[in-house]
Amino acid sequence: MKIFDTLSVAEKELDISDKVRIYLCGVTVYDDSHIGHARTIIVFDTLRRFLESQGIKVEFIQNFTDVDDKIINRARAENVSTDKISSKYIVNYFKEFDNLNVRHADMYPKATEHIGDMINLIKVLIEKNFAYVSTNGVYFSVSKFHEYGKLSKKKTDELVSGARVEIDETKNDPLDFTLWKFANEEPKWESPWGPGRPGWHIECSAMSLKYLGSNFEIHGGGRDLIFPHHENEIAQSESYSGKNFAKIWMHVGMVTINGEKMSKSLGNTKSVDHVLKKWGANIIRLFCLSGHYSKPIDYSEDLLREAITKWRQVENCYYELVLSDDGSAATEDVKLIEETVKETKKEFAEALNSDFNTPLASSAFFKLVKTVNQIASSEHMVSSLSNMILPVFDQMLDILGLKISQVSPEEKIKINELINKRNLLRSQKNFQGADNIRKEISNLGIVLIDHKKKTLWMKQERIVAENS
RNA sequence: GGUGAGGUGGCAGAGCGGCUAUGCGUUCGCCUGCAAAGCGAAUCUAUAGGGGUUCGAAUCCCUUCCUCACCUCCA
Repeated sequence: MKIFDTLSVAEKELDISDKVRIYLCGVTVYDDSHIGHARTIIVFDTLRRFLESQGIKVEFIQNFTDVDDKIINRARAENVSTDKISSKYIVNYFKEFDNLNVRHADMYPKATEHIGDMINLIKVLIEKNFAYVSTNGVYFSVSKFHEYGKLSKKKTDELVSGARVEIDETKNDPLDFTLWKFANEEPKWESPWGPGRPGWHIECSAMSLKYLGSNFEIHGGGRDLIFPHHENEIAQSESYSGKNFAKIWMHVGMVTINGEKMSKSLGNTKSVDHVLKKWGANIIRLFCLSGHYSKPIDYSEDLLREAITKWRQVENCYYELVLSDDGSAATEDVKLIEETVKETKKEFAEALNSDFNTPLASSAFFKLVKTVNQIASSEHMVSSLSNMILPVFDQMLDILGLKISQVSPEEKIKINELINKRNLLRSQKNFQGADNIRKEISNLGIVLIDHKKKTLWMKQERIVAENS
């Protein structure tokens, strides 16, 4: 599989000789997550699902930043402990992302549980003369790391002249960044240099080095983390280990709204909670995967509505497959299906293997859906065909992280009873009665499909936004 | 100002030297008792502008214009 690497500015072959180790920069738990966070996490969740579907072992780690000025500010504003804030938003995180059908990472390390690792790392950096102690804290000396800027393609002298760098008298160089910040108020930890708390960047270096080693396969995050966060991580980690850090740097594009980046500071966010209630996980996932991961994607209700239309086709397809009658198929249909299944599988995998092209992969998937619906519409769908399709269909659905609404066995019995009753009324030309039953069934979330020879049903996911 | 990514039909979105995906939308039709869902057909004669290179360019080169992101915390 090839993935575009931000560092080398080229597609790079993913090393799958052993397991694929992935470190994803997670969220800072000080507020609700929004769909921008969701996109990045969904992309990596889908990547992980795809790799595993290919029989590749994946070790996937995603951190929580649970010590940070934003958390502290929030805690002060609400007059509670920082711990209370971070644990609240971690609980929320899992609630929301479980609902988004995001599989759990192998580990969710927290910054506060790795203070010792960070201190050790900083110690080595000081010993190696890459860091120094000042009156405010411990700083990384950017000028000592000669490759600084290699990820973000920034020149250090240009960075200095860029006026936005904070002037701080206690630093040797304006570009130097904090490894350890002295503090006398909570949250604080003891360190060889004095009580305080870690800087943001050192967290991810410490945790990724600890769990994935000094040279792992993929380090990911949103594009906005390239500078300074990932640049600084590289400086710290490579100065510490003397080795190259991540083999591939994979960055996910921003979610925009009206063409503008969605962010807390601009106040134009759509929270995961909100979009989940309104659109549901399947629509959100389809939306997030509808564009190439590296490009920005614009949040719009029209596009989400389009995703609903597609999702309805998938549901239709699924129930046509699952409820097909026994029977043997015409040889031409068998041939067509054999061919389509083979092609779809190939196209799907090829698209994802080529820099994780999810829009291309999903178009392959929708071609399969279309073919199934074509055959179903000509009343040729039988179990011998659907049995050929279902395994592939299910697998692709699973890779995309989509889930079809199911019905219980009891509901199934009830649905079939009602259908039989309705068909009897129809044969008696009691259409009023038949329509009443149809209404009753639709209240169960079931839509009827009248074919020539039989009546099929499908469970439709309830999507709040659809009727508004 | 610097750096990076882009500008493809009404919209979304692939393709990245020759065969112009795919989906949504719109219109009409089929199916139906009527619907719904689905299917079919039609429609849109798309590659930001201008130069080149080439037998041939959306795809390569030059140039102009425009958009976004990063350069401060940010997924």
